[in-house]
Amino acid sequence: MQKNYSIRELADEFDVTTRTLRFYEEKGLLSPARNKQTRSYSSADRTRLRLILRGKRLGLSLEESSKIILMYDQSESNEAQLEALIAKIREKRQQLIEQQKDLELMLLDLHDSEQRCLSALSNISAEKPKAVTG
Amino acid sequence: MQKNYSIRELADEFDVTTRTLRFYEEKGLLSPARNKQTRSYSSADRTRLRLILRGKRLGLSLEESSKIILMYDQSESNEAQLEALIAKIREKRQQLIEQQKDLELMLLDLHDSEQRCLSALSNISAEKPKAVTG
DNA sequence: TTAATATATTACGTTTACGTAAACGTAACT
DNA sequence: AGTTACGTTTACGTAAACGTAATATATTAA
Repeated sequence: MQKNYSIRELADEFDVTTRTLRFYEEKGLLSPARNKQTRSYSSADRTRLRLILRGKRLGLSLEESSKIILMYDQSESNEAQLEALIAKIREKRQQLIEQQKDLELMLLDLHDSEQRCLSALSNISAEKPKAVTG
Repeated sequence: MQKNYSIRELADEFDVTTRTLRFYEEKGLLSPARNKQTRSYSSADRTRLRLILRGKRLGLSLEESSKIILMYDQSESNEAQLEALIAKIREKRQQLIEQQKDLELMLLDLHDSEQRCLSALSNISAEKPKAVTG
């Protein structure tokens, strides 16, 4: 038996607003079941939300995340569809690998900045020594 | 002697519109020199643009990129400022490292999807063999 | 039973990051 | 002088991703 989540439970868990969850539904990214009127999110919905938010953190638009999630799901396809899907997957992977490089470059830049700050700091403390050990 | 770039040269090189460059200037992200009225971009401006666009690819807002670029520049600061700056740098690095993890997770997911597609494909070709070697 | 709490729908507002169009200046051809 | 090409400013438009009421309904606590 799978647990179900209220809109608030899910919103609190992922630190988004209920408006956000309704918006994602409106855009077709989520489609929770309903109890009478109230939304009831399955753990599958929860997983999709996690993927959406991960995509967001990586700078993907909701539409892009939506497409990627469709890639995860779609297994019931014919040969041509599957091959197109594989091509899309590989293209997306290439983009992500490019992004990895960007990320590493930015980390390197930040490292340089930090080092410059640290050496600037040590220069300052060399000029105005406040405490000297020994 | 440093080379200078017209707005169009820079736009073409980085595949953005001139509107984008003017917009970045309006937001204080770039501040090219002027020849009479015309903008003239130095290689420092060019570098800044590269950083801005890299930030964009990583999902940073222009404001965030702006702050990070300020981190790169600022060496003329007092002790307190430098320490605050180092703290910011380390915080940003943590965020980037989290992002690296997200990226790797998404790559793993894509790999899984690809494998499922491939095995679905091989099932299809097992059902309908078109050509058999040997 | 009344009041508070949670959820729902509807709809207009807001921010970011530009797009697009108008109207004009300037320099170089022809 | 006319046109072409590139640049400028000003200003309204737009898509994405929600925020923020306002209003209605329904369940729950006192």
